[in-house]
Amino acid sequence: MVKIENSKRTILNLAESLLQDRGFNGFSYADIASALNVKNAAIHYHFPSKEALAIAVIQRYRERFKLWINNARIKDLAPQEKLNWFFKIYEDFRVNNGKVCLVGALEVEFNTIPDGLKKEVESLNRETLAWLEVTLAEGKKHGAFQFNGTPASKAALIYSSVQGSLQMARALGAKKFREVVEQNKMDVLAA
Amino acid sequence: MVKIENSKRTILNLAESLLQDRGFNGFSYADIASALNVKNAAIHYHFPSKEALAIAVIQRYRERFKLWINNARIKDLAPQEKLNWFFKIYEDFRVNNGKVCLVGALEVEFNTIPDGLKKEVESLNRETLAWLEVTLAEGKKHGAFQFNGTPASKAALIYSSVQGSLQMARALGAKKFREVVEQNKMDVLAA
DNA sequence: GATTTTACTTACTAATTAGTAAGTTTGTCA
DNA sequence: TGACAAACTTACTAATTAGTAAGTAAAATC
Repeated sequence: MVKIENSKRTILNLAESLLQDRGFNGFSYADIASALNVKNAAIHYHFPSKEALAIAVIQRYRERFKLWINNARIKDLAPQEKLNWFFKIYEDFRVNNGKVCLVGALEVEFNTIPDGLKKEVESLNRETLAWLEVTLAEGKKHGAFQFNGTPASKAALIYSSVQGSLQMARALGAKKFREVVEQNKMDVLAA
Repeated sequence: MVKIENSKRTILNLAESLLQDRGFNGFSYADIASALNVKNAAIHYHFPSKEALAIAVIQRYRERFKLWINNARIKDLAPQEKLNWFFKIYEDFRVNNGKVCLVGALEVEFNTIPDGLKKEVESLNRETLAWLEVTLAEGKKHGAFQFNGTPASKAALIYSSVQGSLQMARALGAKKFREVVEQNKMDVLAA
């Protein structure tokens, strides 16, 4: 028994990283197994199917996001700082070897992924959007933000541009991502 | 000799559609062959490798875009109408069975695609961005558009949000895409 | 100290993948 | 009429894929 310490978590970490790096169709059990120096079947022992593995990754991410936004360290922040924290999540993805948002990656492959996974992606997308919407509404109410349109559609614009620019940064460099973040701030911050 | 009329073009059409639908790793030669009722090898006869096929798809798309923007029907349009035409391209993708932008799709899979294809994606991305930038600058100069920041960063925001929202529409429906387009217009059109 | 459980390995399968080589049929052109 | 090229098919290969079944060694539990 060779045993990786905390195999399940290690596998989830690797799978999350691979999903953000190469997409669902871009990695295999062999990638994970070889990285952990175990055999393919060892991964199947912990996660019977690729669908189950990817679902577990998204569920863990959803839990994490939920914990973050309900934690006082973020909950009690001013709207502008909340937004900064949000952008920082993706800035960290970018710095971390050009990773992309899980939601965007899986939506590109949406027509090829299992149904259970689709539902998880949809949930994560809705939850992220909901938080952004509330944050924008709050900031507008308090005079920190200024924008036309509903908080919902502004949230959709911001989130989709972050997803898109993370992808764009793959071909055009990290600068493009940061440009989009700065433009978003400019477009929403009250003068 | 069964022969498809204009095989090369028919294959390119199908490959483009499959790329937008399922991504580079999400389709195979068998998908194209079976749709055209020919054997796999027939596709290899026209395009020796998957890389060559995908490159040809992007190159054709680039040519098409170049023709459009240099055509008087679009070149002579007012900036607002140019922007509407631009959004319309992607609205048509969306209507056409939830297709996604080629650039976004291939950038999600960027770390898994051949180098020659990466270069094509980068070129298409740059060319699209360049046209948008010029259009935004022109509109701002003529007073049709109003926005903070450079035309370049505003172009990056708009393009990445279109890409992102096209993907988002997969999980959340076409409404999300249209919401983002409308928000973009609101954020750029002079009151 | 014996038994059971956990975390694997070994050894597979069946399907799918991109790609190739050698033929075959049809149309074109000298 | 004969040569040749275009557009295929047949028949492969070698690699990779997700997934399974049966066995094994170590650790935990009784």
